[in-house]
Amino acid sequence: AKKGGGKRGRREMRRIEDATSRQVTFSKRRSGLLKKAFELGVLCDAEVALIVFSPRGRLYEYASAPDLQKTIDRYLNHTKGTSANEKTVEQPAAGVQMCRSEATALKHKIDAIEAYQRKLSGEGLGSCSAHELQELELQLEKSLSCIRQKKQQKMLDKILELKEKG
Amino acid sequence: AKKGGGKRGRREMRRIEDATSRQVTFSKRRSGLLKKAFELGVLCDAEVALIVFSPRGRLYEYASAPDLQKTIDRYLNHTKGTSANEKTVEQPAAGVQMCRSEATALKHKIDAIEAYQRKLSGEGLGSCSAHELQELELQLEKSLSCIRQKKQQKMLDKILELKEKG
DNA sequence: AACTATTTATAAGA
DNA sequence: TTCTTATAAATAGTT
Repeated sequence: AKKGGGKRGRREMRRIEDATSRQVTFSKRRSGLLKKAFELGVLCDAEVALIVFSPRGRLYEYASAPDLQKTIDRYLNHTKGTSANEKTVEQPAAGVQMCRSEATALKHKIDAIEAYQRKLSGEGLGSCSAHELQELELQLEKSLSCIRQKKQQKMLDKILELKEKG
Repeated sequence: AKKGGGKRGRREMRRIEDATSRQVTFSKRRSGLLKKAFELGVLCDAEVALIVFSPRGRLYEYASAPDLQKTIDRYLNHTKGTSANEKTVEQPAAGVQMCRSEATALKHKIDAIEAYQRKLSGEGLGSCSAHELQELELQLEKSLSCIRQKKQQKMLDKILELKEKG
């Protein structure tokens, strides 16, 4: 995996000492890993779940299933049967877990909606394909048309109102 | 000099239909993903956990921590504390209640976001004041401007790319 | 499993 | 953080 060569693109496989460099590498590799996880799920129809905690304790997660909790549950069920040292399965917490799973799903839904809203607001377009940009443009033109029509109607209403008065 | 100008190294980002090919790709990419996860953990001193189920239900896992369960626990504790992050040993009933109110709050948030998004899409404008309509129009004009700029940039990029090739 | 042509990821630098 | 570029890695299709 490593040979001598250029100065770039090679890195000793041990903890990066420089904090700034470590942070930058973390950010880049984290997004790379997320992408790879996504691709494995799509291409191979696999269920993938990924949890990453940064050194400073920040959480990043990905799940090909609608809910990471679902994959965790599947994992726990799977290991429950095969593991020699069975963990105590927390039955009392089942209700909390189900509820938490719902909350997680809702959060993901919010993330998705907000991402689209940013695009409708002209931000975060970097990840858009040409086709997506085209779709957005059409949608926005339609929206503008509706709004202008509504404005015009409001104005007409006001004019009529004034005419009646005087 | 080039030998054989095949179309290697490129793949449509959707489920691979051929079962053999899908299996091979799964095996290759799974090990690639595992390696990346390992490297992120080592280089950046991060805590990484990865769960993969093959289409046939076989489990593959990786954890930088000594125990995947540890990372799952940390994940559960972390997501739990989004609205209240006290270290109280929670009682099941209280936990469910807290979780429910969180879910309710999230649903309300979703309602609000979706209402605004409908307006941005030119729907549900009946309740808008003249001033609100004006704000929406300005926002949409700004969005359109951003998107057209992005489109133009994409086209220029493509032209440059074609020039380099031909 | 091993072999390469290509595509991706990414380390530095700006 | 984002962009650019040189280089290392990953990997799709073959053998």
